[in-house]
Amino acid sequence: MSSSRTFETVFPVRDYDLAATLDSGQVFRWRRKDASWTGVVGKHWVRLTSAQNAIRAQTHAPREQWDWLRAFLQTRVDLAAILETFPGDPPMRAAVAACRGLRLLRQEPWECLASFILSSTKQIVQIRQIIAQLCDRFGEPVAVPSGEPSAFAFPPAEKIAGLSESELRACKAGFRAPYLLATAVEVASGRFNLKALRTLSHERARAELMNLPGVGRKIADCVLLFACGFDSAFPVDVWVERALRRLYFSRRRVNHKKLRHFAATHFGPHAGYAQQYLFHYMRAKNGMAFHRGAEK
DNA sequence: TACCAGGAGAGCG
DNA sequence: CGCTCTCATGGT
Repeated sequence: MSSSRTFETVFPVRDYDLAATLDSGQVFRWRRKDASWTGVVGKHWVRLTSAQNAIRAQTHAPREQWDWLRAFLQTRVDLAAILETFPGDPPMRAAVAACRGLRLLRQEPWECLASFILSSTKQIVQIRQIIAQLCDRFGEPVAVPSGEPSAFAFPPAEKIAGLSESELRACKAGFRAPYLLATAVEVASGRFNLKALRTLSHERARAELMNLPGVGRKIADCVLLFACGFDSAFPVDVWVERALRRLYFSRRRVNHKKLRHFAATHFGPHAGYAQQYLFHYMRAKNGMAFHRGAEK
C-alpha cells in the first residue's frame, strides 16, 4: 500500500542538464511532471528535480544509502575533464555548445540490452511506448506515493524468457519479439553472462554481445556505453552517421567502414560521450529544421 | 499518402 | 566482404 511519505537526498552536481540527459534517447522510461522527472530505477520509484548545482532525489521507501542512484546518475563524473579530451574541431565545439551538461547514465545491463533490442528501426517516441507496455504488463509493481500513477519494474530476463512471442508482439514489439525472447532465454539460462562483460576488453565484449540474436554492432555498442562503462564505445546509428557525413565529410564519398574507423580514432578516450553530444545536436537541429520546413 | 524510424539477419554475387 | 531485401508498426 502507499502513503504520501517520501524520502529524499540531494546530489551536488556541476554541469548536469538533467532534462537533456533523461530525454536523450539513452533511457526510455522517464516522464516529465512539472519541473520534475519520474521513473523507476531497479525496484524503486524515483522522482528527480533539478536545482542549483544539485539534483534532488525522492523515493518512496526509506533509504540508508544512495549509491545505487548515484551510480545511475553518475553524479561524480567530472564532465569538464571529459569535455577537455574532445577534439577541438568546429563541429565538436558546436555540438558541445548546443547542450553543455548532457551526461551519460549508467544503466542496469539487462534493461539496457532489452530496451535497445526493441529500439531497432523505431522512433524514440515509439520505443517508449513499447517499453511502457512491456513493463505495465509483465513488470513487478513498485511502491509509489499516494496520488502517483502506478509504476512497474523492468521485467527481468527470467520473466521475459517465460513469455510467448505473441505476448511480446502484443506490446507492439513487432519483428523484434523473437529476438528479445531468444536473448532473454540466453541470459536467464546463465549461458550468457551480462555482468562479466565489463571485465572483458571492448572488442571482446562487443563480439560476445553480437552473438545474441537481434544484437548487431550498434546495439552492442549501446549496451557497452550505456550500461558497461566502456566510454570508448561509439554507437553509429542513422543520426550519428548523418552527423559524421555532414559535419566531417561533406561532399566526400566515404563508405560506412571508413566512417566507423574515423569514429573510432578521432574522438579520444571518451568517444562515447562525444557521440552522445553529436546525436543530441543532430536531433535538435533536425527538429528545428523540421519546423522551418527545410533540410532533408 | 508516402516516407522514415538510435537495425539486424539472410540471401546473393 | 558489400550490397539489397525484409521484418512490424506508428508518427509526421
